[in-house]
Amino acid sequence: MALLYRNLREQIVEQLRRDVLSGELPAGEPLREESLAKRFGVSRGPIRDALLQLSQEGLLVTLPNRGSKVGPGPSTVIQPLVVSIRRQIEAFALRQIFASLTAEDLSAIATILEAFHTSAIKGDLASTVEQDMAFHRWFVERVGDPDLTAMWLNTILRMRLRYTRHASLLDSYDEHVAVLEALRRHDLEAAVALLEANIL
Amino acid sequence: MALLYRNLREQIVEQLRRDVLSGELPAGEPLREESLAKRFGVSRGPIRDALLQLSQEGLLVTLPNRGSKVGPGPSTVIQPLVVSIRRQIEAFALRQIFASLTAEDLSAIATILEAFHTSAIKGDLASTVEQDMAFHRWFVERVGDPDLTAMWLNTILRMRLRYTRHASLLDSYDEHVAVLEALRRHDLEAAVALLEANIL
DNA sequence: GCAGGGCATTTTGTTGACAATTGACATTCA
DNA sequence: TGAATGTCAATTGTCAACAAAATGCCCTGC
Repeated sequence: MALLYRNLREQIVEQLRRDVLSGELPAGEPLREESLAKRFGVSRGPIRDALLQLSQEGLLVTLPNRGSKVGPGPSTVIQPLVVSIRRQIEAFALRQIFASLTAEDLSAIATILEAFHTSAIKGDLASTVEQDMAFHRWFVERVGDPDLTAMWLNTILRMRLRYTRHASLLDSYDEHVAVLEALRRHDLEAAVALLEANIL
Repeated sequence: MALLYRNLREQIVEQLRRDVLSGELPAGEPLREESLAKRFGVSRGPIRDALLQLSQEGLLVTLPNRGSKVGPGPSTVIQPLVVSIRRQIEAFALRQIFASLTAEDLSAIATILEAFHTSAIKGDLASTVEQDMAFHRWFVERVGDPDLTAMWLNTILRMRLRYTRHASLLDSYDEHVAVLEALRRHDLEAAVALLEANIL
């Protein structure tokens, strides 16, 4: 490998994050530096960096001298807290940016939702999860505060996205479209309520 | 150097965290790998790991190929959000553990507060900050959920502790003692209220 | 005097080798 | 037999050298 854009650590982090969030790497799966190094075609240095970062993000658990493995996800006792915090962050972000939302912003959201729709129709879970995250991330990043983005990421990665609650991926899609429609109506409170209802 | 206990990265992280939180390293101060390596008597490897971790924690900002520097602290716009989240986490932790609090637990808290008192009397700001964190951290860690602890740390490090609001370090000490006293009275709601009032 | 381009220095990014630690298995001795 | 200990293989932790990128300086040309 060793490809496209920024430094190796970031590329590896993004790839492994996808693998964990999509479930391709199941909980408990051990991640060894040497084999990852071979898989990505790089040395162990960047791999170590990536594993450290993912551990801090809560996706992996690392024991000193004993390596990393995919974490089990959040315990049920803190789950309600995590949901509440995530709602708070995204609602805050939406209220923060609402007044300055432009037509270009709305079509940027629509573009994400189109990709969402395509993935959902194909039944591609991994891609759908990614678009779901992209949708929510858009609002947070639109605020433009790196600390806010970091806290959001730290929260959402710990809770993992759960898709069992939807009979179909398209149900999830509809929930997101409803948020966009509320924004088009300039109805902040409805948009906040719909956004919060989508987080669970 | 090359000190006492666990692996080098952790030791370096803890030392640098103290330096940043105590203000010894002011915002904007650049941190170069080579000079830190010389200061700690290790190679650049563990230093890089520590800088990466501290950047993720929000204490440093790192630009690709351009190094790390001490971050500016949270922007004023997200400050209320961060405070709210921290209150929520600590109140959650306190409610979670309240029923199972033992006499040993209470004396453990008292021990922390003694050290707090000593530092406050001496006017040692760095040490007082550390005891303040240790007090709050105790409740969170007592829950025993690593994810909760991680989220708390991620929150508190982004907000930094502000001591300008107290005329004296001892005022802060008194606020903490009040929490302990409420716990001794088995008054959960009062303890939660006092704890939340201390977070600002 | 100053704008532009290239060189040198400084700093980070990456690598491969070596050291330390762990856990499992084998061996010994009561 | 079984507990204690020694050894070994696998894995992570650390290091020092090299490569690449960015910044600042100097030099040139106008």
